[in-house]
Amino acid sequence: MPELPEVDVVAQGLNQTVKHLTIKKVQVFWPNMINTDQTINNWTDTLVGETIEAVRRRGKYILFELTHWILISHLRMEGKYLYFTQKEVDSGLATKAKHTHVIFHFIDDSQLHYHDVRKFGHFECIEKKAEKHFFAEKQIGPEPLSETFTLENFSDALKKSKQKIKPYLLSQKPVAGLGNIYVDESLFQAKIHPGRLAYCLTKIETAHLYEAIRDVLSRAVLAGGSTIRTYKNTLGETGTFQTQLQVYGRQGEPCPRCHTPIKKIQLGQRGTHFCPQCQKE
DNA sequence: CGCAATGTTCGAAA
DNA sequence: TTTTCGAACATTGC
Repeated sequence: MPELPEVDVVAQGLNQTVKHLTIKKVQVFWPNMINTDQTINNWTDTLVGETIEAVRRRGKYILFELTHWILISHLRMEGKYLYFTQKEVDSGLATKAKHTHVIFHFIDDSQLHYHDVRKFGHFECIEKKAEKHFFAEKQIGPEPLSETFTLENFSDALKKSKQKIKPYLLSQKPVAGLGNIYVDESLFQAKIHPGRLAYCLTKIETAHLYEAIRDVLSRAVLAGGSTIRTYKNTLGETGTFQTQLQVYGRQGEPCPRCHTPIKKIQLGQRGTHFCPQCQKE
């Protein structure tokens, strides 16, 4: 589920749900998903007594701003949060599900459950002053919907890469937050073949791609993200953008622009959807 | 039954 | 040395 628009919706939802709550206890059922620099005991001890001051997003990462630390959460492929009020907990609704791997208990006896079928998600606690360094080290690019993402720096980044444009965009280096769905959609909107080499894009193509990324992502955020598979009771999974997808998952269907059948290929080990007519190699 | 699945990281290869 | 590529992580569903 989660690329930038979906993570944004989840972070916003959490910000409205768990802000100002103080952590009483943390249970970890799958220690592998906690960063390995800390022991689990250290990690949970760090969190107990901390109050969530705000929740926000950077790229596809969720940042819980605590009293003294920042808790960073990445949902990877299928991570989800479920919040249970004290009443729901009391009525037995908050029992640990098969794929619940972390439970945050708050002092008002409400709970936040982290659920992840594939156990790919990841948690890490960092010092507040280390936030910038954390993202710089991972080479996470600028936020596509903020003024830090300019055509100039995007163009400079593309010039430096000999990778194909799609894998390069997925690397998060030129811009943060794009995943498989929104990369395919952005490249379609910009009429650029996903296998084109990044440094070979013309100035005008780069500008089209820049605009397409911003347009696709902002429209997806407005639509509440895409819900590709249907799960119930999941914070932030009410998105409707899947109905606006032009090429993703539409292989064989006519291109919305020229009616040529949409093609699906493997590119950089990912399913890749495009229109062979509109997006020439 | 085999393969693909919305992401990132690590080590190997170029 | 630096950048790019491919496997791995764990599980489910088509």
